[in-house]
Amino acid sequence: MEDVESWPTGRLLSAAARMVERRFDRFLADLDLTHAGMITLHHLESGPLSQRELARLCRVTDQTMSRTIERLARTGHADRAEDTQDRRRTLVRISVKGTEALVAARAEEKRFEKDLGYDAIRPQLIALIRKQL
Amino acid sequence: MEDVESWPTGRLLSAAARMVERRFDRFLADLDLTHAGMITLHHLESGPLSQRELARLCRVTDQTMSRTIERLARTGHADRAEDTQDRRRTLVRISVKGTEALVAARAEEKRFEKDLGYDAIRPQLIALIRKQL
DNA sequence: GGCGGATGCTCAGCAGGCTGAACAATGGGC
DNA sequence: GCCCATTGTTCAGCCTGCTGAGCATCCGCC
Repeated sequence: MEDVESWPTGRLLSAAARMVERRFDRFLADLDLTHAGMITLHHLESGPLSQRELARLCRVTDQTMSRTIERLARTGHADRAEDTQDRRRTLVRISVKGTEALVAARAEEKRFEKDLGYDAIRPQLIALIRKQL
Repeated sequence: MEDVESWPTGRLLSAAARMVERRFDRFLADLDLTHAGMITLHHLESGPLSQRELARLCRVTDQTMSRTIERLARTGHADRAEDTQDRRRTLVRISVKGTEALVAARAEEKRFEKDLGYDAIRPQLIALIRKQL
């Protein structure tokens, strides 16, 4: 009925990503969290980081990260502190609420991956990302 | 250096999709076209369609499609016509400029896929999309 | 003929990508 | 010590997702 077969690979990728993300967001909404926020919290787990460092790790621009953090701060999942060494810099820290949400989200993510069983794609996706277009 | 290996599959998918899309957008910008626009034009090739039908085929909401078409009309890649049968409906048609852009974009897409050679992912992506979460 | 639900589209508002530009703080070189 | 390039963040603006609401048209049924 729909010629998914004939879609170019780029479109298949976006469609699949959007589908999975949309599905997962339904759960995250209960935690007052978004996909982008969850990824950011993940990187904050092992200690405070500057926004730039976070952006690099999450693979988004500084500007996008700025807004994501603004949202995390608003919802109380993280907070910002001035870096006393370098006053240009902001240190972002995960909060208790943030840690709890992250744990819950990760558990759900595990269940989700198990249910879907799409592990077979992983190696190819990793290889693709490593190509660093 | 970056533990891509440990990312959950959902994140791998989004990251890969964004990477490919960003790369392809660099080319599309020269055609005054976007990824969403190109997909829409693709479905218009075989004849005019209503916005709702287009949205279904492109797998986006009616609202998103409304804006995409607005943009395509603004750039002259498509135009809207009233459906005389049903005045609620708008018939969207691809223009000559649209057809030309589509042909060019598709050619580039082919080259791109060849260069990257990520065909191996296709079957799994198709299977995933078919699951219709 | 007229009412009410279904259908097709748009508006408003939020989130998250991106680019380009502005702005403050830092720090190296003269 | 001062100037200027670099660095870290933010603002503005655009595009594309989404949801929730609103509005016009259509159509079936009484």
